[in-house]
Amino acid sequence: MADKKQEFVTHITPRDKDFSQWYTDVVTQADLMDYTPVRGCMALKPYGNRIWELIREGLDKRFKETGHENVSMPMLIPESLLLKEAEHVEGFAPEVAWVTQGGTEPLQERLAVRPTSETIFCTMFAKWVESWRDLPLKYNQWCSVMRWEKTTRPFLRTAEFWWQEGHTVHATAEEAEEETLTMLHVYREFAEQQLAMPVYAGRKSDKEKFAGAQATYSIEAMMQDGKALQAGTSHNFGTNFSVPFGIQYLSKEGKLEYCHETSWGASTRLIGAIIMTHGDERGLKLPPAVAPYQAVILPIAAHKGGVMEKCQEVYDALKAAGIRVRLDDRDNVSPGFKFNEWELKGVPVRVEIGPRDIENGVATLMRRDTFEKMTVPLSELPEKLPALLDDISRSMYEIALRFREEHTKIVSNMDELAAQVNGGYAKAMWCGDRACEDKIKADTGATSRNMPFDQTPVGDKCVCCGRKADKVMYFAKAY
RNA sequence: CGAGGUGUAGCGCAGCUUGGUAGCGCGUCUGGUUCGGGACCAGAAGGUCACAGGUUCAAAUCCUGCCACCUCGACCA
Repeated sequence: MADKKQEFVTHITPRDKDFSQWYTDVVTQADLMDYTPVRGCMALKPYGNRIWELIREGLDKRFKETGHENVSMPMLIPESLLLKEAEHVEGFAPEVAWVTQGGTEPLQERLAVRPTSETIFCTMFAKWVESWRDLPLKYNQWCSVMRWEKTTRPFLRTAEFWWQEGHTVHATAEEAEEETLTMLHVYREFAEQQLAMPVYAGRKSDKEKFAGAQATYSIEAMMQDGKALQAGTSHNFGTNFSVPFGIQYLSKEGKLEYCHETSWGASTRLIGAIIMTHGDERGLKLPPAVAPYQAVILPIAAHKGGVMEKCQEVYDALKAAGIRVRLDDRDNVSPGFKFNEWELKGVPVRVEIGPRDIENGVATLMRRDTFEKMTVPLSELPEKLPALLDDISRSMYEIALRFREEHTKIVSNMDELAAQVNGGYAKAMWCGDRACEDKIKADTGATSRNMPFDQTPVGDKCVCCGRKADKVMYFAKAY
């Protein structure tokens, strides 16, 4: 067979050969982040930071639509506050970083660098809530938190990470539960619609719930190696925090009542989820809603008369149509190089404009998700591109959904479960016993992910102990 | 955090066993010719050998520590 010129050259490790190495290669080569001198802490570079900004904008809009306001809290928490809720301390103590000195003087009480802000929010809520008229308080903050993790990986688990944490205070248990579920569904919709990422939404087991929560709900995504990634959590605290922190209100009837609280969070981990849900052999594949550039215009034979002018014209038109567009006018790299680079960076649509196109009054488009090429009249671009972006988003979701369905199986015994969690989710009946969860973890490496809201039984015996079981649970190895 | 592996120019690597002037390919910069899938020619620059100690007349090379990445465990968003 004659030598064929390779259609593309990649410098990233093949995805199917070594998924972890592929992930690291994509993260660094797509220029999302860089390592820093601080152990486990990353620097977000402009391209990665822009993705985070777009995630933030998308979520923040939904938070505001559901009646939340943003606040900003201190990053340091006095130790005495952290100690107030026993389960909470126990859960977070091993991974807290401490400030013990101010200037040259040792501090009387050491200060925790926030690993999460329940305790400081609760302290302030105790000051801010007096009457039923003050409720509900529905607050959120965008910030970074620090957890002294033993093993770190860019975006998936870093010592410092950026996130949002919502904290709300309600008069009744019902309102708190409603808020918890509302925010879980905000995350689910955002993941599905903006990130083209299907998720399993459900309730965590007692073992896996947040330290101090009464109930924790999560959305769980499936990565292309079949592992689970928790992409967002929503907690109902009941009165677990309001009692130790003394958050009470005087009811209409004049009775002093404890408040019911929630908290919910999503982090820069979502970027890791995007990479591992959609990425392919050529690198990143960004959902249009969070792509820093939704389309990139590549001039072909840019030195020839009229090409750059036409590209600029198209750029202006697309920009005016509200599309995030970039004109790559670098003259020191070839078009082929640019093709590969923007594919690596995951730009959803490539718009090629060369002398041949201009002659025909068209642009040559290529969509990143399917590599399908098409020719579109220049005048129709501003109108057609948004529809194309929608289609790309939908198609990416469908492919991810199909992958997830193909890698989710109902299992009824431990052998089946062990085999299934090697590259996917196992859906199984579970008796509810902690001992079975522990045994599944020990024997297969999988953890319980969550119990879907649809609890239609898929059997009647516990996958582990064989006793009568009435809980439907997803199990998977998790990041 | 436990076991194993890797770290040398922006990237990929050789050199290390047996200490003795820092190498190669790609990339970068300048100029010119190119431009529809990682262009070509000519010239040039670029490295306290991850970092910190130690041994030695002399350390990329030997010793200790530490950081980061990869694999497998433990732990966690």
